[in-house]
Amino acid sequence: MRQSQLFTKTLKEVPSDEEAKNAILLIRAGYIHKEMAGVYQLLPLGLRVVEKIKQIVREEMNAIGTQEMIATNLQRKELWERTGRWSDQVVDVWFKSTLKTGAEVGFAWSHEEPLADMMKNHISSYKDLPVYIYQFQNKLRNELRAKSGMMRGREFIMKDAYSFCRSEEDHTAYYEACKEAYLRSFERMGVGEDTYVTFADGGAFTQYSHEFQTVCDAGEDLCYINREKKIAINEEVFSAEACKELGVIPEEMEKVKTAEVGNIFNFGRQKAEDVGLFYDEENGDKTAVWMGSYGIGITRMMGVLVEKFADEKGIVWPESVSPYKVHLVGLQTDDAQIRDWVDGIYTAFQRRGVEVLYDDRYLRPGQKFADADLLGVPYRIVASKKTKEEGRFEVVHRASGDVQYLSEEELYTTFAGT
RNA sequence: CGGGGUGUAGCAUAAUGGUAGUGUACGCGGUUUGGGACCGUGUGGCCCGGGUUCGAUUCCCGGCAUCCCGACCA
Repeated sequence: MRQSQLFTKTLKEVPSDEEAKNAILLIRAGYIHKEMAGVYQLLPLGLRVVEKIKQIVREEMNAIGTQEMIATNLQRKELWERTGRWSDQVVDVWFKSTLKTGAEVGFAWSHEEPLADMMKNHISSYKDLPVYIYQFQNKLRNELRAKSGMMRGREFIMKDAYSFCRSEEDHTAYYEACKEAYLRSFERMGVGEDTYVTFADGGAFTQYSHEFQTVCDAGEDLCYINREKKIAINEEVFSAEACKELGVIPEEMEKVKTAEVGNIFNFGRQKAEDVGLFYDEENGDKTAVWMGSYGIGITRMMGVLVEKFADEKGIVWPESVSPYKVHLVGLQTDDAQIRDWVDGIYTAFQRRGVEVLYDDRYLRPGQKFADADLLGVPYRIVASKKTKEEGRFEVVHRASGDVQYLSEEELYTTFAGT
C-alpha cells in the first residue's frame, strides 16, 4: 500500500474525549474512528489488524474441527422469552427494536439462544453429534457506561463458538481442545506469556468457568496469579478454599489487573433443555444436548495489544497482527531517479508477497519517521539517496530499536520469509 | 443508574455580556530535506432549546453529547 493513497491521516494532538491509551493511539494513527462513546469504525489499517487477529483464531478453531458460519444480528423475542432472558431486568444490555409489523426484535448481544434453536433443524439423533460451530460477529450491548476505548464498547467484534455434544466426556474433550486452541491463539498474538486460564464464577451451570485473562494495566478485572504454576483466580471467586482446590497458597498469589480476552462456558444439558434441543439416543430416549460456549473478544484484543506493547512514540504491533510486515520509508523521493528506484523496491516486495506499507509521500524525514513510529509496523526500512549509493538498507526493529544494515538481496530473503 | 468534570474550526486550545485569537491540519507561493523545519498568504468555528438582557459564545434553566469515579458486566 502506498501511504500517499491511504486516506487516513495521523494526528499529532491527543483527542480530548479519549483517556484510554489504546483509543488515543489507534485514533491518532488512523486505525479507528470514534463514531460515539464505545463505538468505533474500523478504518483500513484497523481492519487489517482485526483481520489478522481473526485469521489466527480462525486457523485454530478450524484445526479443532469447528465450522465457521455467520448468524444474524436481528433476533426473535419469542426465543429469548423461552429461556427467560428477554426481560431487561434479567439482561440489562439489550438493544431492542420493532418491525413495521409490530413484532419486537432484539439485537444480538449473544447468539446462544438462536444458534441452539437453529440446531433443532440439524440435530435429531446421537449420530448427528457432536457439532462445533463458530462465527465472527458484531455484538451489540447497551452498556450503561462504555469505557477504556476498544476494551469495552457497545458494538464490538467477538468470535463465539458453540459446541453440541452427546455426553459430558465428549464435551470435556472439546472444551479442553478449545482451551488449548485459545492458548495457541494468544501465544501467536504475542501475549502467551501474560495470558492465564483463570478460574472465575461459573454462573448457574457450574462452580467455575474459565476466563482467559491477559495481564494488562488497563484491564478491568483483578486476578490473583501464580506465574510459575501459571494459575490465576479471578478476584470474584478468590478464597482460601479455591486456592486449596487448585493447589496454590494464597500468600503466593500476586494481585494484578487483567483484561478478559476470552471465556469458555459449560452449559451442561440445561441450555438445550430450555431451548428445546433434544436428540434421540440409540434406545429412542429423547435427551437434551450437552452444550458449551466459547468467546474471544477480537476488537478488545486489538485494544489490549496496543495497551501492552505501545511505547511513548506510538503503537508497537506484534508481527503476527501488524497491518503490514514492513514499512518502507522512501526519502528524497521528490528526485525522480530515487523515486523510481524506491518504487522498484516496493514492487519487488509486493512481487514476493511481502505485506509492505510504502511511504512514498514527499515529506520531511522527521515527519515520516514519527508517523512510522506511531503506526507501529514491526520493521522500518529506509530507502534514500544514501542507501542507493551505499547499497545497504537501514532496517529498524520497532519493538527493540535494533538496527541492522542489509543489502537489497538480503532484504528480500529476510522478509519474503518462508 | 448515582456522583463529578467538560462542550469554541478536521484536531488541540485562548479570551470575551457588544459575533472570536493562536497552534496544528488544509489550499497557494517560496526557502528547506535523516527525527513532526521555516517565511508569506488564504479557507474554516462558539452543541441544541428556552430564559434574563437593548444585545448571550459568555449569565441562568433544561436537554443532548462526552470523559472520569462508583455500580453493573448472567
